[in-house]
Amino acid sequence: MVSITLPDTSVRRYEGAVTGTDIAESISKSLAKKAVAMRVDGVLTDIFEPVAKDARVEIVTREDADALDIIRHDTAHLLAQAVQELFPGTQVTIGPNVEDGFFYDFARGEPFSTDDLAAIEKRMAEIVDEDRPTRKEIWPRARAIEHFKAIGETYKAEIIADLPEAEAIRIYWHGDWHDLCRGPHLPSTKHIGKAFKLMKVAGAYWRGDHRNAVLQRIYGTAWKDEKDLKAYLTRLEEAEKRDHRRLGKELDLFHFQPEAQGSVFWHPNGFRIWRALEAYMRRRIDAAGYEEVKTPQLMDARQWEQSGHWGKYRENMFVVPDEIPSTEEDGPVLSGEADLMALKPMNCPAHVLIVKQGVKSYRDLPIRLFEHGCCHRNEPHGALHGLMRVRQFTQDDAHIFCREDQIVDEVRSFCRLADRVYRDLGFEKYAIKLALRPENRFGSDKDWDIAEAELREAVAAAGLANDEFGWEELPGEGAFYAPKLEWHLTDAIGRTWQVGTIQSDRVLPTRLDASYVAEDGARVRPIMLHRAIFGSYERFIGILIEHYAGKLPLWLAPVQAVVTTITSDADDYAREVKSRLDSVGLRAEIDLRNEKINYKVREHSLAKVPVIVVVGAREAEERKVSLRRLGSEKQEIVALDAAAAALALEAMPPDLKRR
RNA sequence: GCUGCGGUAGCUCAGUGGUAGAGCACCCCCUUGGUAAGGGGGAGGCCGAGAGUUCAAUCCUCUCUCGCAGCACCA
Repeated sequence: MVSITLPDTSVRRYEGAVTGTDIAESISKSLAKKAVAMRVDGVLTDIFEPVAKDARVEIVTREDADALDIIRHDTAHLLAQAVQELFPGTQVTIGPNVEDGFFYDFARGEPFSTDDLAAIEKRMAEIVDEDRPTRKEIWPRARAIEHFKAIGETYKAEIIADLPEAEAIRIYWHGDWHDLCRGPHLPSTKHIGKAFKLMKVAGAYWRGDHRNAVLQRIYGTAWKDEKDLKAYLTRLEEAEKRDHRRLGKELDLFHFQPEAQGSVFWHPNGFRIWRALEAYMRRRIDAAGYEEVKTPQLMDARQWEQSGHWGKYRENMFVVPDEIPSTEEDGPVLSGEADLMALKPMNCPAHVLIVKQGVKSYRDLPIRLFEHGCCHRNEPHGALHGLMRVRQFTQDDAHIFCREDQIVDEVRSFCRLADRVYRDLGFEKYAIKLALRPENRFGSDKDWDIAEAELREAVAAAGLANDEFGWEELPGEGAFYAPKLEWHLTDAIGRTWQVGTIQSDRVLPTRLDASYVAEDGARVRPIMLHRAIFGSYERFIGILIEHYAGKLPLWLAPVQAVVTTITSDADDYAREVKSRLDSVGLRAEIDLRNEKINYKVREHSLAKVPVIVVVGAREAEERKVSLRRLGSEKQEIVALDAAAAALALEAMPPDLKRR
């Protein structure tokens, strides 16, 4: 006898071992139909697996959150089946789930084309209709390796050989096709349904290592029903509409061109956003006790050698010979050996050099040096991506040089500052993570122990090391000289962006020989906290554009208001209104073109101008304005003086408004 | 950097082995219209660069370059 306890605590008894399907059927026909898997004593298992001893069993249906993962993984198997049937000789490798879908990597000489994808999708649907049953077998490791080698699946054989000894080798069959898999799987291919779609093909390295062979990766998405699939595809379209590269063009914010690939040409509109942010950040930094500095773009290569960057990042630095070129007909030619200089890829060493000027006392600490530091990194071509990854960027960078006993306080107040800034900019939700020591690093293990512990302690002290803030530790993700606290913002459509950071560093002060005089007269190394809130202006503006889908809040909008006329009779009054708005500090423009008001309203709405100020003969007569807000069809008739005052107040940056 | 796909007017995109087209934008004219496109006309292109195949290349082939997607990288 086997006793099965159901979630409602009722107990059912069976003659012997029962499968989840049996249990579901004994409860109700409709449940059996919807059942895709089960949880046995909390462990997710195949529904067709027999339960031989007393257990708690929960039937998992398509509606269950876990079911989606199973559906997706089954779809990955389905994809592999279809591919191997259509393209014999193609080897399977791995096919895990990813966010919103799955991929499967195949080893095949020829890449898949877009046409192939359509054919594969069609075959997948046919296999679903064939309703191939699933079954599971456990094989001895040696036999499994032997078998996969024999059928030419060398990658699979390699995967099995690398599995931990203790792990059972599970082979899943879907009809005649089989694959190594941890499972669980749906009872048959019919259960997968047809709410799936193949999205794209791409190359990917075997085991993620660029020295290995390139595999053909096919990405797909799968959902529990058509409705969810459609909603997902709509979401993708929405995300594309807010792509900052597209909006940058549409709103005339910036452009890129081959003559300076990876570097931004900021147009007047785009740079207005930058200036508003920069002014805001300066006020925040001033109030938080930082001193702003400016350091050289070029420094001698020896300086970068000493800091450790030369050895590690030379490839990604722009190196410049320190010699006057002799010009020939073909253009500038450099001759002979020259001392090398490099464009700074970061500001840290320069800030240490400032601190090293003169003798610093423990009384001087903490020293907080801030710089809007313009840095260059020669990023790989394939890494460049709009404003998000560029070769020239400006950081809101600062280094806090402090004593051991000041670290926790400094990190805590940084947490507060970052929180303030992110909220001011409209990000209500963010996560904080701690990136721990990487494999390749400088400094002693003891120092790393201390540095990691301090950051952990500071975040805990700030009350942020919890689930609300997505607290998590990421082994191996730290910088080569320090562990990092990372701030990950969640944007309006749920994507996350790593922006802010603070790092506790003992390596650079040592390598660059910084010190201060302690109370007892001894020379002591300061701790160096590297920190940024935006990360880079370029990337942060890109994130803002996408977060707001181009509809920036009034204080950041490049053009805050456009004054426009119904007929040319109101031109003089419109000019007066415009200069009135100018005088209260608004970024206003005027549009006196001989076009219908409908046309002008449409155009400025598309340009995402927050406020359209319409004036006609009536307004001119009464010294009023008609205000129309972006996204609203309502009009508000207000006296000019009142409108100017109200808009000026509304357009104040958040830090000034609250005072 | 790797794999794949692209580059045609300022923008979005059609198109063809016999040196090009649309819509929007731009310029001019008419229109003075109360809140998301009024009408007419005009100008605008070395079809990314170089080489090859061909009587002939924007179109086919190769190389380069830039862009896009993914991978790898990201101090």
